[in-house]
Amino acid sequence: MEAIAVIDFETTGLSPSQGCRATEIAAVIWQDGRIVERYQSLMNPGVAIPPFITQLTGISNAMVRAAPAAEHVMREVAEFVATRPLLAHNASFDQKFWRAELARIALPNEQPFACSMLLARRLLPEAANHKLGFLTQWAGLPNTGKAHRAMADAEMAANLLGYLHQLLIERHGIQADHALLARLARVPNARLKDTLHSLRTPA
DNA sequence: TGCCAGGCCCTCTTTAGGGCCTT
Repeated sequence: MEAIAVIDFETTGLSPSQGCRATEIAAVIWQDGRIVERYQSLMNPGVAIPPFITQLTGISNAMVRAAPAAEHVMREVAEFVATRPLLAHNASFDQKFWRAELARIALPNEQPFACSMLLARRLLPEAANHKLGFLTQWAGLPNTGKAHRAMADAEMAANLLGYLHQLLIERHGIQADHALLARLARVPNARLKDTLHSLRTPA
């Protein structure tokens, strides 16, 4: 399977359309079932971080004031990710910020995304919820550090990707690449069983 | 003026509403 870049943003809020900016990003390269490379950096967003966000993430205005500018960090992480396809937990959120932050510096931002949350909802319907931290504990995956910091969350999402990838192999006989993971995440639940059966890799 | 995300999914649905997830 080709390498996948798993990313996680910490931000000043929920949406770039509301003026929110990224404050931290982590990207890990997942290949052959394990993390093989890591990138992480705080960034100076140029806007204030609301107190609620500092309480949630531990990232303060003082911390990002001392960090490189968002533009610099986004250039670095784009170079790190290169042409690899991306995955995030609730990718609609990270994709918005990925596109908005790269658009600000006129870099290509249309990389394909897959979403571990949508995949988990389909493949792990028995889980009580599909929050990243809960699924990590529920599946017995490693504790990667403080939740709501970019590297810990990116590593959790990569570990969950590995768990789901292995589950597809063992339970459904499917060797999935990024494109197939992205496709499966969008199959209506009513058609999921038939789709999984049709994708079974011949023995 | 008042308000302010948005994509996905389920259902008491489709001429809609509300919960889940991310910060």
